[in-house]
Amino acid sequence: MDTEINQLRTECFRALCETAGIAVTHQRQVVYEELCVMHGHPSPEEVYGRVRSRIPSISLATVYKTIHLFIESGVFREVSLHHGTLRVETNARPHHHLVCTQCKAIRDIDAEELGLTPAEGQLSDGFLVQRYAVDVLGLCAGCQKSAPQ
Amino acid sequence: MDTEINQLRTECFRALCETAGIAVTHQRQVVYEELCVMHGHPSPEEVYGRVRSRIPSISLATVYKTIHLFIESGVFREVSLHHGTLRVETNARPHHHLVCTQCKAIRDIDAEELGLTPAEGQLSDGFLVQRYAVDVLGLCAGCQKSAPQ
DNA sequence: CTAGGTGCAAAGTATTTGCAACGCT
DNA sequence: AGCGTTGCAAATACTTTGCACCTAG
Repeated sequence: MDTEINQLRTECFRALCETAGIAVTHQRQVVYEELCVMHGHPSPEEVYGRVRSRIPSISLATVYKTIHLFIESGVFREVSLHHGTLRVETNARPHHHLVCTQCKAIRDIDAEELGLTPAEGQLSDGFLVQRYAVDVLGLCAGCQKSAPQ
Repeated sequence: MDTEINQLRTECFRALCETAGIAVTHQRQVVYEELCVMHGHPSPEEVYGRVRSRIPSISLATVYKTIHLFIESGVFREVSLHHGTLRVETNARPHHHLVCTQCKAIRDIDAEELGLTPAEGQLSDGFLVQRYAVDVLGLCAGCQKSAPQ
C-alpha cells in the first residue's frame, strides 16, 4: 500500500506550498506526487501522461504551468538551464560555463582557471569518459546587487 | 583589414570539409566564418541574421542544416546536449550526469561517487558559486559495442 | 554529368497565452 | 467574496521536411 507514503507526501507538499506562498490544488498535488515517483528526467508530456490517468480532465497547459511553478519555487530543478534553443559553442578552447541562475547569462571560464581535472578513462559501469562539461551555477555580480536576498 | 585572416579561414575550412567528406559551398563557408567571429553562444537565428547580410538569399533552413552538419562533423559543438525539451530533475540527491554522446541517454551518478569536489565561494570576477552541475560526456557500454570505432 | 546542396513553403513539435469558469483560503 | 488557478483553444516559437532547381567536383 502506498497510502501511507502518499499521506506523508501530502503533508510535505502542503508545507512546501505554504513556504512558497502558493495555493494547494488537487492538480498540483497530483503532479507533485507523480514527479516524486518518476525516475530519470521526465518531459512535460510524460508527466501529463501519468497525471491524466488520475485526473483525466487535466490539460497539458496546467502541467506546464505547474512544472514551471515548481522550478521557480525550488521544489524541483530542471536538468539543463540552457535547454531552450540550439546554441553553438564558438569558443574552441577547453572551458566551462558560469551560469547565472537569476538572469540565465552564460559566461565562459577557462578549464584550467576553474582548476578541475577529473579522472579520465573508464567508469565502473563501463561508461567511457570523453570529456567533462561543467556548469558552475550561481549569481553573477550584477544579480547579487539587484537581488541582495 | 580582415582579408588575410579570412583567407586563412578559407584554407582551414577547405581542409576541414575535406576531412569530413562534405562539399565546400559559399553558404557553408560564410556560416563558418561568421561563427568564428561571433562570441558567446549564438542561436541559429542570430547566425542567420549575420549571414544574411552577406548572402541575402540564404534561408534559415540552410543555416539549421549547416549548423547541424558542423556539429556532426565536430567542427563546432553545441552548448548543451540536452536542450531539446524541458526535463524535470526528480532525483533529490546531489548527483551529476553521465551523458552518452551517441544515444543521448542520461544516467545519474552520485556526486561523491564521481569524486569531484571543487572549491566553493566567490570567483575572481565576483561570481558567487552556488553549486556545480557536471555532465560527464562519453559512450555508454551499449554504444561502445555497437559503434566500436 | 550527377550526387549532393539550396531555397521555399508547408508541416511538425514544443511551449505559451487569453479568457471564461471554477475553487482555495 | 475575491484572487489565484484551471481548461480550452488559439497563438507563438523553434525546427524539420519535401521538393524543384542549382552547383561543386
